[in-house]
Amino acid sequence: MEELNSVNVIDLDDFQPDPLLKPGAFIDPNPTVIGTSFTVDPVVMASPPPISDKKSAGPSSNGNSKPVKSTASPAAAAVDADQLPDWMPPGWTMEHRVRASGASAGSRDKYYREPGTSRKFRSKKEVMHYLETGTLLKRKNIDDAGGSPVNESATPKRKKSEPKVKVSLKNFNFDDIPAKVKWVLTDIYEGSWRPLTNGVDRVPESAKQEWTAAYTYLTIQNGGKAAITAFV
Amino acid sequence: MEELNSVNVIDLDDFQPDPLLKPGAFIDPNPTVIGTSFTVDPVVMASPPPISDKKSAGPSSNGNSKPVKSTASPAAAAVDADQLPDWMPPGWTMEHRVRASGASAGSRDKYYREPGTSRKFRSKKEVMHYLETGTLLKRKNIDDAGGSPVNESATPKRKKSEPKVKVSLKNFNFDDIPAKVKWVLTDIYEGSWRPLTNGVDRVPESAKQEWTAAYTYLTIQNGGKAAITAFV
DNA sequence: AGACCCGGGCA
DNA sequence: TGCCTGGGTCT
Repeated sequence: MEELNSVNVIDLDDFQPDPLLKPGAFIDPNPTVIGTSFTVDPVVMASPPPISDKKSAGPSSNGNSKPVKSTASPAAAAVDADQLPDWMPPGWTMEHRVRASGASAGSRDKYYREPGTSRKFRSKKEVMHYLETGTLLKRKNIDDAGGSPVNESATPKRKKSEPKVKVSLKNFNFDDIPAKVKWVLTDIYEGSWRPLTNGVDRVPESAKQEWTAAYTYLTIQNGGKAAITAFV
Repeated sequence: MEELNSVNVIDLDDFQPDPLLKPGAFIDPNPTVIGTSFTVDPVVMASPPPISDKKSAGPSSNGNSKPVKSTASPAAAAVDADQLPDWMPPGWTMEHRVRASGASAGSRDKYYREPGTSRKFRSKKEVMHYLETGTLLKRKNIDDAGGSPVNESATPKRKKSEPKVKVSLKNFNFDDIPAKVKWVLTDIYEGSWRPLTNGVDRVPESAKQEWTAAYTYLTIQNGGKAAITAFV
């Protein structure tokens, strides 16, 4: 018999907590802004309810009300939160950038930014890979072994189409986390989400990162933000 | 002396101001500059000073003053014409760009733009090479090695289009141009210079590009703007 | 044609 | 290191 528990299926070899997070890059020493919290039960995710187009995230005006970044930037423009693609994790931001020169001037590029770290990605694929593995998808192949003069035409230009979603959250132990995790929007500007357990108001950084990875992973598995709605 | 009114004679409808400039590009409506016309005698270029690969005219421009424009930082700021480096040809524009993301956010980059085509260059070296040869300095030779005549219909690869307008001075007939050419600043946005012959108020686009190339080339030969001053 | 994605180049 | 545009490919 097979355990159809999808949770157990997920197992990842080497989940790196966050090789990219430099020491000192603490989250946000600003305990003031908190809003839009909700509770997430990791177990429940087996059957999420249907998706509903409803926006929460209504920041209660707590004095520090920053309406919108009205910086009418000619070249770059942040996309409104309600227009983000569904696959984007909450808190992430997307911005359009208009090319200012060259033959392709006028065309727009999308850039995705991770909250908190300001890490920038150039494609959905990069974001996905980062969320799933925690590693950046970089570094070109520089294996220049023997000087074989004949270069085969098998140039790995681009794979035909391989929309496989590789998951490597194997390291995450889904049985060893609190039953309920509260995700709190900590950063009003970036919209960073932090997990909080019921009783513990502070979560170790290492665990937090893993939970975050798992959370975003689950979010993706369920088709983006829909997962969040399901857990509310 | 002719009046600035002669500028109006130019058939701007036929003249594509800038096919590359798409809507959305920042434009600085400054209705001041039209004019600034001067006469150039092409014969003068018979004896241009020797070219200097290295920085030719740099003796007096060591002032590396950086007047930091404390604007709202719209990510790109055009540099005033009187602050351009000496080696830049007239009509070209330089702009500062502020990096908006990453660890190096805040640092500035210089970009040089050719009038008319809006081609952008990222270094003085690129500009020089383009002005001298008419070709872009980019692009390695990635010619496909094997000339295997495979069936193209099977794999409908997209043909590489070549929308670029490459003007080479090698084809420029220096004997077949009018004795005098008047260069008029037509585009207040980009600062484009257009050539006008004595009697003809309109110049074919093809010829215009060649002349422009020759003009800028000569300008470079003379070490930048100094040439202009000589011709005025 | 436009979106997506990535290599490469320059600072 | 990060930004930027060229250009291929897919939609």
